[in-house]
Amino acid sequence: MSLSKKILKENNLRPTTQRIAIIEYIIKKHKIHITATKLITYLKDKNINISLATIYNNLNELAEKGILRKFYVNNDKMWFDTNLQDHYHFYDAEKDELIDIAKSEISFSKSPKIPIGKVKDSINIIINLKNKN
Amino acid sequence: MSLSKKILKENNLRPTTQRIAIIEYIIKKHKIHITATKLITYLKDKNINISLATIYNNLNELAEKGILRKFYVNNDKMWFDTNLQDHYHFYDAEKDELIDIAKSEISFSKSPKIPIGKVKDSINIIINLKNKN
DNA sequence: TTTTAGTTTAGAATCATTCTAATAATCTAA
DNA sequence: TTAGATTATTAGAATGATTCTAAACTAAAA
Repeated sequence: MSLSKKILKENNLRPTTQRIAIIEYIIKKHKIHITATKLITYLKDKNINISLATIYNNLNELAEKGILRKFYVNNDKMWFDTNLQDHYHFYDAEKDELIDIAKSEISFSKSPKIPIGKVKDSINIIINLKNKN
Repeated sequence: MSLSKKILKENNLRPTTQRIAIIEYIIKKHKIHITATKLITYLKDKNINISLATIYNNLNELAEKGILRKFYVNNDKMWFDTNLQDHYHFYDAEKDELIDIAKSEISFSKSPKIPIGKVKDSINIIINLKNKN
């Protein structure tokens, strides 16, 4: 059984053509930062028939299963990350690309007090980049 | 001349009824975190006639003039902040509300290396909150 | 005033995402 | 195997935030 099928089986997801193609993309291309649009463009180029709805269904499902992590950068779209460890991002607006910042690259010497009755859910750090000159 | 008119004049913006209403809202209500939808709802309640397009035009314009700061929280919408100082935010998803974190509340003891050819444009830190239980 | 330049507006357009409900594929139990 | 049950996929419609368009309006300047 292929690795893709194995991953799907382990997660109780039926190994459909579309799902296998998505998993292969994630594994083989070592794509760290995925967008629904980037993914469908790639698959269509490879002549794999898939609808946008299926892309979203599956990326969301993989995120729920903990295989991908879903997050947002500024406003424009939903990103999925294969890097599951706690980490942060640079965003290169010019290229519409993300670059990982390992958790160990940022340390806090002072953290803000959490409002009463609440707890921290997640921390989002995005360092927006622009061209030097 | 009213303060609102003065602010508009200083920024080369004609003092229209709609602009004055927006500025008054910002000043009088001490509203720190503004959303187009929150703003239009408030104004309509006060029987001030204004279209969504005008709200967006003006909030964007005020952001360009440096009177407001525009930013995004997760995906869902554009926020405008009257706090112009460098700072960060808590986001309370349950209430759809932001809470300021002064810059001095967070200190870094280690910062990541910026990719070659790029410079930092802005840093976005959002601490998502959930209810304690 | 009359002209010019800047504003507002309704509604259409856009874009990412989700929903719907019909069709298709996979799985399970006998 | 195969029928029936369950889960997936799909096209296209719906949604929601934002921007665009082009016409009507208002303020400022001459």
